[in-house]
Formats: sequence, structure tokens, C-alpha cells
Amino acid sequence: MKKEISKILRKPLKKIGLKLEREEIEKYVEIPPSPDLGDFAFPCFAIANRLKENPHDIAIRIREKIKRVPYIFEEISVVGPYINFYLNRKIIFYELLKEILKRREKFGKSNLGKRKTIVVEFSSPNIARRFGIGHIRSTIIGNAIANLCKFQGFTVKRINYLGDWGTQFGKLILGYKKFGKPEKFKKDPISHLQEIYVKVNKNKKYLEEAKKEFKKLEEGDRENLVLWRLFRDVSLKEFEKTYKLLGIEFDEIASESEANKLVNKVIEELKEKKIAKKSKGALVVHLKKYGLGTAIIKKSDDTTIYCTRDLAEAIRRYRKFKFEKMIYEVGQEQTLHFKQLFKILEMMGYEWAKRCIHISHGLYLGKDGKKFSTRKGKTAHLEEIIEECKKYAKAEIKKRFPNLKEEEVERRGLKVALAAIFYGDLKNHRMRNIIFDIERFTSFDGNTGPYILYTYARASSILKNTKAKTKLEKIESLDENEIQILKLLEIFPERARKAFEELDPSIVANYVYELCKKFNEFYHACRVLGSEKESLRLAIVEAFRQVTRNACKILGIQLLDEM
RNA sequence: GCGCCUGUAGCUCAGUUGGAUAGAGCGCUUCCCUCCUAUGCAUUUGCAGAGAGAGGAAGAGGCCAUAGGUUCGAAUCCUAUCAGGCGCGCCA
Repeated sequence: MKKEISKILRKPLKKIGLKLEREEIEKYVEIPPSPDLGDFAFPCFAIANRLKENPHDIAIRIREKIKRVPYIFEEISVVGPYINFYLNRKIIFYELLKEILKRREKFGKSNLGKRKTIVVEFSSPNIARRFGIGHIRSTIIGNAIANLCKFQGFTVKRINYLGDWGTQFGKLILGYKKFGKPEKFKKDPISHLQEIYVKVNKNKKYLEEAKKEFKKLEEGDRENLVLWRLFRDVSLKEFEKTYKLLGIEFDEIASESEANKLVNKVIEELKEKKIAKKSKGALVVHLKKYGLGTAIIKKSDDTTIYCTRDLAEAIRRYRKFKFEKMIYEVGQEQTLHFKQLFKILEMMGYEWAKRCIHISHGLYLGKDGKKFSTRKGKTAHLEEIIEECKKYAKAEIKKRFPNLKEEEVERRGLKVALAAIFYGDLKNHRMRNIIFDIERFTSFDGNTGPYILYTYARASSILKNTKAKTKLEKIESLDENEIQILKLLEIFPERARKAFEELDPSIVANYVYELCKKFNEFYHACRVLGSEKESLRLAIVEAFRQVTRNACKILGIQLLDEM
């Protein structure tokens, strides 16, 4: 629509002595704060500056120069310094509904990224640990970001980069040798490993020993390798279950251990290009002149470190995917690490280093506003969180459907719980710290996941209660509530695009909420079935469901036809 | 100490990239509704509908952390200060 406006304005602007590109005109176009000021507005402040003239007079002069008002607009008028555009809604919205119902799940998509690849690394848990609260955010946000890219037509490669190498495995191996109990391990391997890990961390004197175990592992010690592989295998099995539960898939499972096989070449290259230097027994890259401190490539005991592995892995990925962009969705505590990583790649002469982006996020905080503690071994784990959300959700469902079969309560409860968690996270801008309040997340009213599911189910139940097929006819009249929801439906593609540009899923999340709110107002005010305007309203309900589905698919939220 | 991120209603968060009167939700007060659920009558479509649940509307609630600046115009940009989070050489 903004395109149409720029088309209309271009000539009149030229006539009053200002040549502007269409894109620039579009940039100025905005949506007025109140509907009686029109659907779109062009403010004349900016150009008033250039023309050195009063913005109101300019607005009037431009309006006079617009000879023919195209049929999609009902009126174009001047209010103060603004030129306000009023849409011919009957025509516009008829076309809109037609488009949504025709394009279905494609509505809102673009082909911006045709034949271009974006690599998204996210989730990246550490093996031998339970899926902790820290990795949930990366998983949820990363998944949504990958979906945003896909929605714009990019080929997306989702990579889960496992933390399965490094000193911590020296700790685990040491701990297992010291305190490991095979029976306990067999019963619940991950919990046992977790227990061991905590024990080793408690005592500082174990650190040196653990480093030795890691060195042995890296040198190929049989016993240590066997243990490591065992830990890795049990972890992977656990993770698979988790991702299945969450409904999240990857194109590639990469890992630090695999990357580690490629590090020697990278180290050689760094030495050859005189980027890495010896310092205090370690091999480092000095980055102080860029304000990035020092990056360690190899420790003084000659073992590798994550920075080296990440360098090797990045190079491997570029060779394989020739990506347009690579996005790392990793917590903000690693910001410096990624800055170093990209800088070193740049110093090595890889021009694509500029196309690597680190997207970070804040932390989950407890209800008291303090960080969830991980050191004490009291981390909140994903399964526990899901279980607890499910408890709330199931109680709500049972209250409403006392006769529902237990397994159906279970199925719906899980979906509601997941929606609560996903939405509770994604509605916030990713950089914010989030207070993880399960009660708030699972509430059926307010800005929550369950509210979205509920509204969708409500819309679905209207369609369920009728045999009438939605068939669209020319629009005779429009009520305020209909206009409001249609206006929102119209801007979905725009919002999706913006969310992609800013790599910010919260834009989509808040959009869905707004849409659901408008739908509930519509539902309340406009009877659908049996009304004179049944066909139009059914089409609106159908279009609402479609757009909600499209948006929720981006967010990774699964909907329910019945709550 | 230095660097990055954040600061908007009591609480949780939006704010169209510098524009018209700063918006939602929770909680509080006052109303309204039924094409979701439960119920009764009839029993293929229907009719009624208490309490409850869910939904909607209105009201109250603000020195946009503080102080300066930039300009026609600032929650938005710049500077300083304050508060919180994260990081700053052998963890990832």
C-alpha cells in the first residue's frame, strides 16, 4: 500500500520542486495514531526542512497537485502538516481476504532470500548435562529466527553445535573414575553425571588433575575416549527426546569434537600468517588494539580451546554452505568471544567474516529477580519446567472439560504448556532478562501463549459449528470491528519482514497477540453464524485462523482446534 | 577499573527507527456479553440458560531512571551520572 502512496506523491512532489525516490517517500509514510486521521499519512516535516517552508502549506500545495485519486483510496485530505490517505476499504479488504484464502500458508512469505543460504547455529547444549534453562532460550529464539529467515525465502541450515569437548570432559572423566557408580549410571546416566560434575567442581584441587585427563583424551587415550563416547551417546539420546518434545529439528548436528579434528590446519594457518604468537607458554592472538583483549588459541599445556575449535568450525561451514549470512544464537555472556572469533577470521583474510552475526539474549531470572543458580547443581531443567507448566494447563483444561479423557487432557496439556513457555519467552525482546514465572506464563488470560491457543480454538469452533463453506462475495459494508481486524491481517507480511530484518521474533509474537485481541473484540461484537453478513464474517474468521497459523509456525508454537 | 546490554504504570512488557493525545496485559473498581464449556427441555436442525468459567467495555494508575545537550519536534539521537545484568588470558 505504501508503494501506491509513493506512486501518487512522486509527481506532485516533483512539481513543487523536490525529486524523491519512491523508496524514500515510502520511508516517510506512516500509520496515523487514530483511525479518523486516515489509514496512512505522509508527514511534511522532513521535506519542509529542505524546501524551507511551512509544512502545512506544503501539504496543501501537494494535495492540490494530486489530480486523480486512484480507486483504492476514498479520500486524500490535509490535516495540519499531514496528508492523510483514506482507503477504499471495501475493495482493499476484499482483495486481501481473497489473497489470504488463496495463498494460505504462503501468505506473508517473500522470496527475498531466493537461492541464498543462511546458517543458523542455535541450542548448542553441553553433553553430559541435562538440558538446562540456559539453553532453552537459545533453542526457542534460534528456532524462531531460523523460521523467520525461511519465511523470507532463504535456504536455512539449522545447526546444533554440541559442546562435547574441552576441559569439562576432563572433569567428568576424572569424576567418573573417582566417584562413578555403574549401577547408578545405568539407571539414570545424565543425573549421575551431573552429580559427579558438581562434586568435582566443588573441590578446586581436582582442576589440575582434570586438565591432565583432558590432555590424555585429546592425545587419544583409549580409556578416556571410551568413557567420553559413552557420555556422548547417552546425552544424544536424551537430547533427541527433548527436541522431539519441543518439535524442533536440525539439518546438521555439529560438535566441538568434530571441529577439533580440523584445528591443526587452522593453527598452522594462524602461525603462517603471523597472527598467532607465543605468550606465557600459550599461543594467543593479541586483539587489544581493537579493544577485544586477547584470544587464546592453544593453552600452555598444549591442549586446544573453544576459540580454536570455533574457528575451524566456521571455516568448515563456509566451505560447505557458502552462506550469505551465518547467525549464532548464543547467550550474551559469549559476546566477547564472538567478537574475537569474527575479528580473527577477518585477519585471516576471510571476507565472509563480515557476514557472521552473533545474536545474543538475556537470562532467565527467578521470581525474585535473581539468576537461576547453576553452580549449586540446582538448575531448573527443561523437563521439570514442562511438567510444571503442564500441571497448571491440565488443571485449567479439566475445569472446562470435566468429561474429557485423560489422554486427551494430557495431549492438550502438553501443547498448552509448550505454547506457554515458547510464547512467554518470545514475546519479550531477546536482549531482556526474563523473569521466569510459570504461573504468569500459563495463565489463560493476558498476553500469554494459552490466550493465543484459546482464541484460535474459539475461532475454530465457529467453523466447526457450520456446514456453510466460506465463499467470498463482494463486500457491501464494514463494521468497525471488522475493519480493525482486517487492517491487522493486512500488515502481517510487513511485520514478518521487519522481524526478519531485526532478527527479532518478538515482533511476530506481539503481532499475534494483537491479532488475537482484535479477534476477541470482533467475536464479541459481531455475530458470525446466522448473521446477514455470514459469508464475509466467515471469511474473516478463516483468514484470522490462517494468519495466526502462519505466525505461530514461525514462533514454533503448535495450535489446537479445541482447548 | 574498562567494555557490552538493559532501565517506560504497583508488577510483566509494547512503542511503527525523530512525529499528531506515550500504549497493552496482570492486579484493583464498575458495568456488559454468550457462535467455547458445563446444565435442563426437546431430541435429525432447535429452545431455554442460574451459578461458574471464559470473553468484551469503562475508570483509576506516568516527571518515559536522573541531569544536560542536538532541532520546528525527543521515550527514541549525543554526553555525563545513577541502578541492575553479563564479560574482561589458559572454562564454554
